[in-house]
Amino acid sequence: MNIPANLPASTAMKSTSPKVTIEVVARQAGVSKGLVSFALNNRPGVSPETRVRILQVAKDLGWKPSLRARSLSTQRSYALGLVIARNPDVLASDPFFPSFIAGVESILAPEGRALVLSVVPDEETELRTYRSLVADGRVDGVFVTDLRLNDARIPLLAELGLPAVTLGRPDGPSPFPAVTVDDTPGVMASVAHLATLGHRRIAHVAGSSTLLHGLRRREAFTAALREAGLPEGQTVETDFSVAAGSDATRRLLTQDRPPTAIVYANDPMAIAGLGMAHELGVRVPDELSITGYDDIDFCRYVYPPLTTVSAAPMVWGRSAASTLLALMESGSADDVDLPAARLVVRGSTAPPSGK
Amino acid sequence: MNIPANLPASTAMKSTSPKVTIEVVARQAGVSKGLVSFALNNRPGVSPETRVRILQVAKDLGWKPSLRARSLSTQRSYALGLVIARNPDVLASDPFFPSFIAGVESILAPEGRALVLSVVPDEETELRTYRSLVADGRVDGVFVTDLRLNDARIPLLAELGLPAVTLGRPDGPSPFPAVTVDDTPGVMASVAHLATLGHRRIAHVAGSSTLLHGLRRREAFTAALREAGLPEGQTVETDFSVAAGSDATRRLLTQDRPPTAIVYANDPMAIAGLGMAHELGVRVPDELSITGYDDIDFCRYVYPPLTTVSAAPMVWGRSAASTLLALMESGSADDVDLPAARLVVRGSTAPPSGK
DNA sequence: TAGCCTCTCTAAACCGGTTCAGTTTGGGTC
DNA sequence: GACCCAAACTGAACCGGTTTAGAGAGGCTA
Repeated sequence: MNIPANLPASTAMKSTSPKVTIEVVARQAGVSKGLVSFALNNRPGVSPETRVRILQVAKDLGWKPSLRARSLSTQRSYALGLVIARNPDVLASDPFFPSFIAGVESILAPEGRALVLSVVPDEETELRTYRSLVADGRVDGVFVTDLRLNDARIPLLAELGLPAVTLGRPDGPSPFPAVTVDDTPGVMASVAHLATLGHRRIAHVAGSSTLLHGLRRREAFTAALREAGLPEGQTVETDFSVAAGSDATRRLLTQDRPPTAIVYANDPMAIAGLGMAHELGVRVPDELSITGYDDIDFCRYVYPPLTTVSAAPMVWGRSAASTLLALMESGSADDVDLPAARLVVRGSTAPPSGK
Repeated sequence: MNIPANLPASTAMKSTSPKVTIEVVARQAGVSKGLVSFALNNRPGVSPETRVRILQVAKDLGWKPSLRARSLSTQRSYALGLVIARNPDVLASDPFFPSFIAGVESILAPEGRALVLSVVPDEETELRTYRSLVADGRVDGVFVTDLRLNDARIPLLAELGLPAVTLGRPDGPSPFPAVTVDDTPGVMASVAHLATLGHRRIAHVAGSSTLLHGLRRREAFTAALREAGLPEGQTVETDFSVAAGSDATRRLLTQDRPPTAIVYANDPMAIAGLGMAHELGVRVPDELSITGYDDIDFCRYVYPPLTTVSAAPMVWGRSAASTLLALMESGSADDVDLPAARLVVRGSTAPPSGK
């Protein structure tokens, strides 16, 4: 009843790949662990020849330092975090994040950094999530998106000592670098475009004004009207969702003197508005002009194609990632101002009808 | 020129929060590190009273075991991975992932697990990414989405020994549990619905047939036509993108005898198709009926609202996450078949016009 | 030739947990 | 009272890196 006595043989077979650690490399190169570590992280104190020899041995053995071990001793995780607190509906219809993340990844991957993503239902959970990301040491830094008025995350992250980059400039003081795309010119251009076409009753379907970009776009809208010498326009505040965009549009169009043009704070709402106009028998662009914001893929393919403001979330992602890495590297990083989004004129805008 | 001699005092002030490790807890509770570890992971070999005392001390001291240290000794990361290889355009217009991820998170977060996300541009990078996630020990398991014909990821993950869950059943053998939503009934129902309305020339704008769900929907379409006793229908293969959906629609509608109904393999393409129909002056649903697949938020708000098949990516995410956790826990998990997606009839389908 | 400095390198501690071999304690059996 | 055994617990090794104090060797100065 002998258990195979030759078991060791099979074990021996595996001896081609016993885990190769820094210890093995050191022994093989005839030096100490510490020196291998020095050579790897090219720090001074290793003679050139020895350094070359160590690196060669490491390469020959196919050694990759263990991220886990390194994490424990350096107290860093080599990962960055993104916490998204959004109503699932809004999140789903807004292509901002997929593109933004693709941009972020394009920078992180070559650096061997990973992205830890959290999608949470509300702000309270959001703050808890940041705390636990830090407590667990899951990430070395985070992206702060969807800035809010008087954002509680700024002081929290400052308190936690977690490096961060904000997308856009917060309204209050912030110790973190901001990577910003100015919303104003795009909205201004939209309004100016409509004014030039001859519109005088222009309404705005705004996003949530607790969100800074919602607020900024709204302010830009108001300012643009003033600048164009037009009367104050109607503004309906929403939560940026498709459903809200649709409702707001119905509300605007079923009034006595409906607007001849509507400026939407994002594309999904504009597309929903387009649908609602159709439903109400209001022809676009003949009886109603519509502009969106973001230039999501759909814009080109709805009918009529949507005049909108072209943002570049992927570029934003790249820039934010670079900035965050720089911040962690050197302890400080400059604000970055990306080129403002530009108006793209398509078929959904035209001069107002005679009336 | 004395440097403040009372510096130690300020140090003393900080003594309220010197990092509390398992060592500190052990000393405070008057036991060894090992025993604290046992108590924490409630394993046998600790007397009830001692266990309670240890846990109490841990709580009083606010001790949270270090994820990093634990990772090093257990060789696990307590994180799961999701690698998405998609053309950025397709990714951006498809709300599947945001919803799916929200579902996944709702399971992972309470378990203290994190999600590591990678978005990569192509399949080659995708495979490399899986390898490096494993090499770095970033994740303990992964989700495999967008299954392809003869998917190279299955053997790779098997070889790497990384636990995985596939979304849908692969075409070849797979050692991994599959969480599946059957595409067939939804497509069948769409076709049956159109046939019942009286349509006889029904076309299909299919997704990429290298993607299993693209292929399955296409097969279901063909089978459904046969079952309804209708002649073979036209099928145009695309890459699931909005642009391709638009092109395919133009191709179909500008023929001599265009179809009276089009079944799209996903909603974004259907919405693009709707736009193209408008552009070509083809009235929907009077002259052309349209169905989509997924029931994304937009469907309800375009005009006419889109008849589509309602999938539930959030539920899928929850189920996939649970299955993956179970697999890692117990070493095996059963396949899960989620309720098939159901047809939702809205305004984009109607009996064909007289002609 | 002693003294000193610099450069290269080693040994050991450290990060903070888990795990396992082995010791102590107490109760039960004969 | 001797023996055995299980339960409770300890101490040390271990995971695989980084970091630091200090040892040795060699060159330069006086």
